[in-house]
Amino acid sequence: MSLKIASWNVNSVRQREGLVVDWLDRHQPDILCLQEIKCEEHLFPARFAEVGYHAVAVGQKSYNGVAILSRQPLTVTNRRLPGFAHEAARYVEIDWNGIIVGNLYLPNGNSGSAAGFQTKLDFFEALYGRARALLEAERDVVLTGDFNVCPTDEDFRPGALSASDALIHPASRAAWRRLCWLGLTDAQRAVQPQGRAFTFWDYQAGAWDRDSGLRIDHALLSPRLAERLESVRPDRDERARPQPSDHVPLVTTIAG
DNA sequence: ATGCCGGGGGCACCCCGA
Repeated sequence: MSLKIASWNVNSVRQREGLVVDWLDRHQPDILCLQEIKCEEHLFPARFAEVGYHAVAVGQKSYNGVAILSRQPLTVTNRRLPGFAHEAARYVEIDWNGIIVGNLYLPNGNSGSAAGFQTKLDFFEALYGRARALLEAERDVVLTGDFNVCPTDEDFRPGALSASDALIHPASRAAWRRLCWLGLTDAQRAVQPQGRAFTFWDYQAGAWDRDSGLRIDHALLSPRLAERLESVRPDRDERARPQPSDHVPLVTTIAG
């Protein structure tokens, strides 16, 4: 069975409801993973159901929040990342026809000083544990979402970040590599080994107009799914629309 | 060194984002 799965940090699902409905209508993914919904579950828009998508939302007031939309009824396997003790709504996981799909919003790590950065590393550690358990059980796995890490220097426009930014901190990158070295494939780099594939442009300082972007939204695939990988693409067109999110959808297709 | 933009909470600015 083929799978078209997208990940999109929408920076408030209530502000972006119309854009999301329009995008679903035009792209018809099997699954859309949302991050930064920025609302509690009871405020999550009902309109996605009206256009044929089942939804699971894990939210909180003001900050964070993740959700998964699916054309098929949802089988939720986790509403929190096992091993991550913090309350923040940053992870939701489903079983889609035998494929485990983990939708994550990794802490940025720039706020809250040393403790804030440690929370980022704590999330990575818990994600490593979850991925290892799933891979040891030989499960098919997609981990997708906003990882808040630029894996290499090709993944941000020079000048877009300071050298001390948590998105390019050596410890953040080491945690990303350790996760990949479990045997997960960075889908974007499998189809495009080099060059820019930005998924985020800041609202400030004309970042979009200057193409001063970052690649921080990713899809990691377990070995059998990596073999079936067909395409990966950030949908840059969405960044040019009125009142856009600062992130664009990352669309991954896996052959049947 | 700071604001540049934008969302949420809530009604004055402040926190957070990347």
